[in-house]
Amino acid sequence: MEMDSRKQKILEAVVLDYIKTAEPVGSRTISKKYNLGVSSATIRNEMADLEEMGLIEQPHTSAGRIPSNAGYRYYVDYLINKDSIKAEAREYLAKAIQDKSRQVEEVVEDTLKMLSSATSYTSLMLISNEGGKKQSLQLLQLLLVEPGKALMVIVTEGEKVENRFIAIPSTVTKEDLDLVSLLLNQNLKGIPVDGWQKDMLENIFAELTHQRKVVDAALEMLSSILRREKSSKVYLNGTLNMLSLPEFKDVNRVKTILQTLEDQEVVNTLLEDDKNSDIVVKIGTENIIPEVQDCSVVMATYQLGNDIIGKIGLLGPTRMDYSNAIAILEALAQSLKQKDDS
Amino acid sequence: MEMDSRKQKILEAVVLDYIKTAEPVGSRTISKKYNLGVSSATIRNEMADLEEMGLIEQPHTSAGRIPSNAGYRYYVDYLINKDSIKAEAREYLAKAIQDKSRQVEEVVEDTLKMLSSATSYTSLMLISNEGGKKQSLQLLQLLLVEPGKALMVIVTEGEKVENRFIAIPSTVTKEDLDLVSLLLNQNLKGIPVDGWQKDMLENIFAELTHQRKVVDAALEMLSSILRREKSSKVYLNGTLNMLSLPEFKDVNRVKTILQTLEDQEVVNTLLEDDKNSDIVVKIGTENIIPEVQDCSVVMATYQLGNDIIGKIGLLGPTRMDYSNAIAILEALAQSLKQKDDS
DNA sequence: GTTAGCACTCGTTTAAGTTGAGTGCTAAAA
DNA sequence: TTTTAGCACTCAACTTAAACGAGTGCTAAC
Repeated sequence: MEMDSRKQKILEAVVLDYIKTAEPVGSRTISKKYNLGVSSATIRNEMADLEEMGLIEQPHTSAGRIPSNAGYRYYVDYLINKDSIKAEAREYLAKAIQDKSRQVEEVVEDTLKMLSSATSYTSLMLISNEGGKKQSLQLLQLLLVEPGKALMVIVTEGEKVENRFIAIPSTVTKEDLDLVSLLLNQNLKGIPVDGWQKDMLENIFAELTHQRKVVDAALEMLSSILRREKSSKVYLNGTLNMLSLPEFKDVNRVKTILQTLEDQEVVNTLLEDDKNSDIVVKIGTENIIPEVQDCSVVMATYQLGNDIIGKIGLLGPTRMDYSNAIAILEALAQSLKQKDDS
Repeated sequence: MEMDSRKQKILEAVVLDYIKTAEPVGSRTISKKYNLGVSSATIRNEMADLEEMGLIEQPHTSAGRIPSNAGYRYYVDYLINKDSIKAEAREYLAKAIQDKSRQVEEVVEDTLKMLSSATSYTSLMLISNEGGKKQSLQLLQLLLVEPGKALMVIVTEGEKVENRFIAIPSTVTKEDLDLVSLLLNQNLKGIPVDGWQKDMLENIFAELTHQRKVVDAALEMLSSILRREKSSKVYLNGTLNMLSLPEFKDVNRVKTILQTLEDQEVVNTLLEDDKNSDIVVKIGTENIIPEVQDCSVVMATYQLGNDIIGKIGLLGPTRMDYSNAIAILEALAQSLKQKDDS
């Protein structure tokens, strides 16, 4: 069976109407709302064909049709009407992101908040730290907060900042800490944690025998932090939006999904992807995680600043507004890139 | 009408059974499960009395009784059986909290996670920064990350750490930054942000005319951070637990409550309290926030470390297990206090 | 004061009937 | 050959009615 232009129009009508109403779409509805110039009987015939092709399906005999996963896929691949988002929205996005001084976390939180409020879906963001140099040290400094207590500040190459308090002998002075900081920096800067050589560490200890305790504590934390940095971090926003959608009126279903999303590992897997294209759409069972196989995910790869690369995505029902979701994610990825250029 | 011991026992039975089953409790159920040595007819008579006293009520004529808010209140005030939590649980709590090196945020997150998983309610924590000195500066240090880019590290008296990147002229050296840090520290340490005098600032600017740009940027951020610190911060955990309870099977209700809890201000108000006692229980309409007036909140005042004081609480249905909630919060407050002593 | 007994209430469950949106098929019209 | 009107048929959703049963209040006997 071939796909002709009329079939395409009917499929599009089914998808669009179902996206809007969440109700199965009947032939009469289509003939009335979308004037294709043919009667409902004709549309019925075409719909029977579309069903045979696996693009739409009937929940039960006497109901209208809803798009199948394959139907959505066809729509996304061939029919989608890439409406660009309004200029003002784009500008708003861009502006909110530009503020240089803020830390990654804040930018992320704000971005996600915008995203989920603009789409009313759940927004996900993955900050991945896989590309080599991010796990290494850019700057380390020990600061004396009060006698016996120091603050260790660590900046990674990914420009993430971490802080730890450490207990130190109360005789240790600011100068001692500066010395330790200097030495740790000299020896470890730029070297990934798994590349630390035994002789480097021995070197440090040798030069700082009388600050051994401090160095010891610092090294241990440092390595645990850098090691942890290896795994990507996941951010979420707008999970409650789900509760407004009719497909999630069943509490248990929502609960399952939300619990699933609480697991960083899972979200990680969810946003992982083989393809290299800018925007990726995963529809229903195309998702690997079973719990969200009646959801769809639209995601974009983004670049923030010089080093940070990750995914940002939207999770919604399979009946999600793909056109809008894609447009807004495209604009967002662009804005994030511009932050890089600035 | 007087409250005698038999009425008390019956009230207790109603409360306990309703807490367990979430179903109205009938006279026959009580006579069978809680052997009071009287028949159901007698219990029926007593229940009629309890209803007249406003302690229990009937959802409808042919149903059993459920405790009224006043009934829970009576139970909590006079009948509660303060079972202490198991020693192992207490120990686990204590141990998880002891780790000195961690930052406040992590301790809080972990504590809340324990709390909500132990009770299956939603746990709330308020870190309040009202007591004077917390808004002031303990330590400030500017670190040179790379030419043209500095990291500002700020430790407040409340031992919270904040980081900001700031752009600086690329000619500024590490020594310049040290000098600026030193001066800012000297002049501003320990002084609340609203106590900053004009002449102090002028002083700083005068001494550092050629680093004016850096000082300017630093001061601005510093004051914005300290000002922000003023307001208390709220943490939440286990909100999804709510979805398992039969009283929250209605999605809209859950949504309303969860959205309400997303507002920090609101949670702040919720946990605010006049009384000074260790544990405070607010039942249903005793809460000020209308959206949670069919919930109860049990909360404790805690002290963490030397300076941080706040509230930690559990939010559940009015039918919540007060005995357990109170016990676990008491143990927790104690553990947090011990961390202080250690 | 306590209890057995019984009529009564009222939400819940079950069954049966009704409705209506939507289909597939057929036969006529274009 | 394609399109359309017409019609019988299907089936979830809604409506109504009946049966059920948990629980009560009251009365009269213990």
